[in-house]
Amino acid sequence: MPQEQFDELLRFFKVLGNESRLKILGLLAAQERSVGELSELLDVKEPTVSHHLAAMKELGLVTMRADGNARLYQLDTQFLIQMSKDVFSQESLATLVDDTAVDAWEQKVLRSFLDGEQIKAIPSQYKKQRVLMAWMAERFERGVRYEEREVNEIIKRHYNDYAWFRRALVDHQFMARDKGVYWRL
Amino acid sequence: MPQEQFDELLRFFKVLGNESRLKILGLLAAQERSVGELSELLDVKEPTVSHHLAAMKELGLVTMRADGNARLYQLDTQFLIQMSKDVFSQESLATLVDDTAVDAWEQKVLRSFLDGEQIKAIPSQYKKQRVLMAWMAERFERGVRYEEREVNEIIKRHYNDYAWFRRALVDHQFMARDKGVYWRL
DNA sequence: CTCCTATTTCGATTTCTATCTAAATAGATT
DNA sequence: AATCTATTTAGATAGAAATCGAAATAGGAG
Repeated sequence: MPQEQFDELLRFFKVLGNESRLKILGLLAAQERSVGELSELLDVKEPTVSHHLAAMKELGLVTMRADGNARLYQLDTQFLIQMSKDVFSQESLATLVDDTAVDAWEQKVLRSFLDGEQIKAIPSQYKKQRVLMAWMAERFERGVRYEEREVNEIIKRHYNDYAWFRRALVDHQFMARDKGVYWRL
Repeated sequence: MPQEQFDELLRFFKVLGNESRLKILGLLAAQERSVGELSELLDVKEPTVSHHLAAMKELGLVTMRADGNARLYQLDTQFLIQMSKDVFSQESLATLVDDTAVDAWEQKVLRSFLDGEQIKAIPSQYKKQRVLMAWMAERFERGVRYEEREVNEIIKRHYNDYAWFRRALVDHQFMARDKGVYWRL
């Protein structure tokens, strides 16, 4: 999800995450209202209401039209409905946070424990170990069946203690073994 | 909408109206995560993440399970989906704010300008005038056709300047007129 | 039982946010 | 033009929320 979209969503929740503004939303859902009316209904001073309405307008949640001195605010129902659909769709949820955040961290881990293709050391933290294991798993092609001898050889190119690493890969389900034959999961 | 429900909705928006928590939502949408993982991914200290997760859990947005020392948090997708459906349905929108707030204000206006059934004075504010007009309109039965003479008579029971009030009722569409016959809208 | 690791609780600090009063603006009325 | 009315802008203040470091807690490993 692009930063821009994330920000709009965040602003949307921020705007509605306030008692006065949520009440305003409800009142405007019924009919358009002037600042003064809302002020009386909510028992909040005009400047405050005006302030809230500006935020809602900025977001696109309400529209405004002048009527004499009064400004009548109206809820943009379409906007709200569209928002709710967008927001809660499975896809948008899945991409709420850009993967780059995750990638960045994993890259950092790889950088600090890899010297080119060589593993310098095994991290003590489990979650960092997993990053290394995932990296090592990528050295194996999916759908290919490897003899234990081959597995050891491939691992040995990157890390000395191939036996430990081979077991780790199986234990943590990056690879599977059956009757001495291995394959990537 | 009952107060309780309004509060839950408000809390929902408050919880999601925070950058860190919205990011957490996104990360958990992809997979369950421990506090430490989230802390690193968000670049925010553990106590803060723990604090946010507590709020989300309190709301029912996430569930938690222990795994060794770690606590793995998982998004309750069902909760989120249900929330979005409930929240943005037309009905709930329409009843977001209890009508009692509106009624209370109108009652207040009526109390201050009515002495029993007698109108003491006409408010200068338009929105208050409308309350009086609505009240007066209720003195007429729907579906009944009134002669102008009858209209004047009924108004005069409550307010002296019947001509002004009669015109106001028509102008502001509480009543309609055709060829000297009136009826309530 | 002791140490280590992951998390939570506590308390303090800093940053936001809602709200108000007072003053400025602008449209309508006389 | 002068005045009135509704709203907005500006500036100040109080209250809430986010965040952190330090300390407490609790599970797992040696």
